[in-house]
Amino acid sequence: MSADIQAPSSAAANETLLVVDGHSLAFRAFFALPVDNFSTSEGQATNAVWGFASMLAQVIDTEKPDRLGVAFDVKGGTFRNTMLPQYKGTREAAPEELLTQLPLIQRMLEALGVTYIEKPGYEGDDIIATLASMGDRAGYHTLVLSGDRDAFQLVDDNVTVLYPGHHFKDLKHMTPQAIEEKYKVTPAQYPDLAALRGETADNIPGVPGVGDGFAAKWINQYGSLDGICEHADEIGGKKGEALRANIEQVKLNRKVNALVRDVELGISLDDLGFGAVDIAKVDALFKELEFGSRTKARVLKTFNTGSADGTKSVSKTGSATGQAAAKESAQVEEHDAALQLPQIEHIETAEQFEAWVRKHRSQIAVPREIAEFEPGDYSEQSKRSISCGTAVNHAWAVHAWGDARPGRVRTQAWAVSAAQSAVIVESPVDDALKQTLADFFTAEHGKTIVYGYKEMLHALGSVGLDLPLPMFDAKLAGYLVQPDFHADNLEQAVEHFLDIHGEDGEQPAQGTFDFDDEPTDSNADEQFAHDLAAVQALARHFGPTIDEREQYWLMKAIELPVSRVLHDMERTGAKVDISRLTGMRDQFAEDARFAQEEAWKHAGTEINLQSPKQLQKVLFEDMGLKPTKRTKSGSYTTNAAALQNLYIKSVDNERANGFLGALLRHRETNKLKQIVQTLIDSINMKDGRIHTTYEQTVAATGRLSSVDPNLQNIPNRNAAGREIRGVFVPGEGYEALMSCDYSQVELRIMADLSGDEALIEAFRSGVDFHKYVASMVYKLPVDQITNDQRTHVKAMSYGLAYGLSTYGLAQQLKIAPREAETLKNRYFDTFGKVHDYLESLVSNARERGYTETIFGRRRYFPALRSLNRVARDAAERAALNAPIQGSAADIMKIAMIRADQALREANVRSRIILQIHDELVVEIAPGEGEQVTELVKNAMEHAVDLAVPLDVSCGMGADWQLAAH
DNA sequence: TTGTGAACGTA
DNA sequence: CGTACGTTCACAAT
Repeated sequence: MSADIQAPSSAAANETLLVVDGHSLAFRAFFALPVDNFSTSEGQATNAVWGFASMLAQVIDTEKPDRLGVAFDVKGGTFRNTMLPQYKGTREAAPEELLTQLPLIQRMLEALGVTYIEKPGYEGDDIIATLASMGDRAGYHTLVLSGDRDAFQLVDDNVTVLYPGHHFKDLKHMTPQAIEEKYKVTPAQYPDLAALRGETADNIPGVPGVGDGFAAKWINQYGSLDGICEHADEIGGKKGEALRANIEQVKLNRKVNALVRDVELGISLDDLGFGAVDIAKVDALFKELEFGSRTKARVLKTFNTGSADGTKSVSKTGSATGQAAAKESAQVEEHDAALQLPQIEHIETAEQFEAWVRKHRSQIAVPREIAEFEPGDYSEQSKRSISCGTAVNHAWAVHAWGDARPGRVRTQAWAVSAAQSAVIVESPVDDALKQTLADFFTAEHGKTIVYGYKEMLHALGSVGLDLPLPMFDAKLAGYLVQPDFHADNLEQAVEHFLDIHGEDGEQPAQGTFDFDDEPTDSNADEQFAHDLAAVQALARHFGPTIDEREQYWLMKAIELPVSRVLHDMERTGAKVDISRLTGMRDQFAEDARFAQEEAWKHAGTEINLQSPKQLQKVLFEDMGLKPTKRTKSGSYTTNAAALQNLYIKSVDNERANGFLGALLRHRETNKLKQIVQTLIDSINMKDGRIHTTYEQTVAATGRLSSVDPNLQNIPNRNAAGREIRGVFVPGEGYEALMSCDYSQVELRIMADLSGDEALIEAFRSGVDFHKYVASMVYKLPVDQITNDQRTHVKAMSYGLAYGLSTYGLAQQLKIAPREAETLKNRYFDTFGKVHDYLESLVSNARERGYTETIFGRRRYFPALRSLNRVARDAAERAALNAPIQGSAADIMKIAMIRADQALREANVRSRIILQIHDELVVEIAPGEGEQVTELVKNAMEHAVDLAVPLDVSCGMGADWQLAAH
């Protein structure tokens, strides 16, 4: 094989050598691409790696070089530092996020078979200069890809520098003509010019006040820097003076910016061929970097074939291996770019289904560690020990198509799939098949993967089937792995996590099939196959990550069981008193209309009170009121707080005062009217109940959210709004509603996690918590604490977990910032460990890249290392809050599972119907009140064992408002 | 018709 | 210049 190789060093006419300045390209990529969009789920920045790969691939595709080498700087100084100690001082201070990417770039190059060169004591530039000289001598046309202008001195008829422009992707071809045009000097003179001007990027000062223009003028006048130095005395003016003052610096600059062209590299150009691509290494690295298959395919295409089909030398170099590699990459590309679709069969009978199962069941595995798991085991050991292992690769996939909205559920079809074959069952089915399926789900649920267990339960439930806890839910897994990302449907999840994109812009709807359409069109089978393959591929994708992070317990013991509880709550819904609701709607509407009339009367025009823009005009232009705050887009805010301030200040201005009062009343009543109307619109007329949908994979902290309608934001803070809670009533066959809520969970979590003895004592004392804390902060007996002191301390306590600033605290309490500062200091003096704990949360997050709840739920914060202060500060507050809010969410989820289980085991009819973050609402069947209160309270109080007791207060009443306590 | 910002409800 | 959500409306862009 080697006998065929032509030594190109002797006869390289028309061949191209590409030399890359590795550091410079990495820098360019890093600053050109937003680091936030290019980070792995573990917080490793990848923007420079991605940019490097895509840039290099682009250049290779365009220029089709025959030889390629990449030069890097080596850590530690060079001869230049000895001469000029501050040399590249700014570069040395490169962001951590970039420095960590350099080894990754080198690994990538290695995997792609690209030679990279480092030489201690020299810079990449010197290596480049040397390679360019070697190329020149061997008759190559040399391209130097570099964002460092020092490289311009290398340019001649055979050497072109590719210099990135403003946009990372546009490269300027710096030929001798281009340099002369831009700088008015020859490439050989360029270092003289640079020495005079200086180079901020390298921390090199030039002559103050002298830029490219003056430097070029002098060079052209005196021929060179030496000439300028000789005639320095003749140059007049301020700039001449500056030159003389800095002449030693300039001479030094010139020594430093001269590139060394004869570094002993120990390699020849023959070593710079395109080597063999190591597919396994590329796979491993790109997986680690979470690059999608599209990126991989793009890069592999270039490195396997790009040069091979465009050039002579490489196609000659081992044609056998080259083609094999190209072929393999094509396979990789094809394999990854599309899912492995199972064969689809439609079945109608129990016998067909049983036959299919018999044929495929040998492919299904269940690993030992899953078999050992006891649901409901919350011990530390259980948390760590269970894993899904490789079972995700050998599981049944179950999926359904239809509308999973509670109260409107309809199922069109569902399917069971093994790796390569799936059976589709269309609704309706006969009893025998239904029974067979029910038996199958009962027996096989632990070997089943799904995408969205809750939705699956709705789908199967609508045809009378159940699926007990599956082994794995790919939707929940995606949420655990990357809680900040939310895919609206399966298709988007596939695109995001697997980087597989739909073909021909075909975007079939997921989850919410339109049932009015034909039940099955010609594409349906393909769609079924695609979705099933997607579920399996996603599960395979997430399994190892979930295990590595020891999060399988979270899925199996918390998220999946909670999905079941939520499904039941959604299906049950909450009964509302419709006539009371419409009565309230009419009343609020009338109040709003009245307020509107009055506002119009004062304003003199019938403006739209709901238009902030029109309000701004009336308030701040027509009435000439003084605006207080601005919105983030710069206009003057008209929010309630601002209007309230204006209202107070405008007592002398009757017109403005009247208008503001009416406007505030309109705001409030109209808002309430709207809330009530939304509730009315969402009543299911079949049962007179409202069926919200709980989103289990939306809130990044681990909380639930509620949509369609949102029942987690029903007013509770003032009396008028709270009335709305009164419309939620027990349904037929039930006699009361009970509400149980946690008192100060988040503070209790902080007490436990910080281990602060004072705060723990405050909770154990049993007296009014905020009063007790105030007495500790102000060092006064409890009975001497004023209402103000209690309020201030309470606000401080709650603000803690949000990263509240003294400014914000002052604003909220309407006290002076200095006073807030004092309060904060006294508070932290009293609860020192809380302070330390909160700081440790942020610093740990910065180090590890993520925060963790007490049950191991993670949230990643790449922005903690952001260079943008606003973004970084925001990330710090979120990182402070996430483990606290998240742990509270975990605790409530466990409480829900326990409460639900307790109610079942007690065989009562009472049932949980609502969850509002720290509150559960239970519909109470006749005679069960006392028992159920005890069961639910107990479940909530003992969800987890903390250093402080969990306090739960419960109340019961004829409606939700009356159940308050 | 679709997307965005302001506002405001909850924990 | 306090975290986490969802919904509504106006308004601009399409």
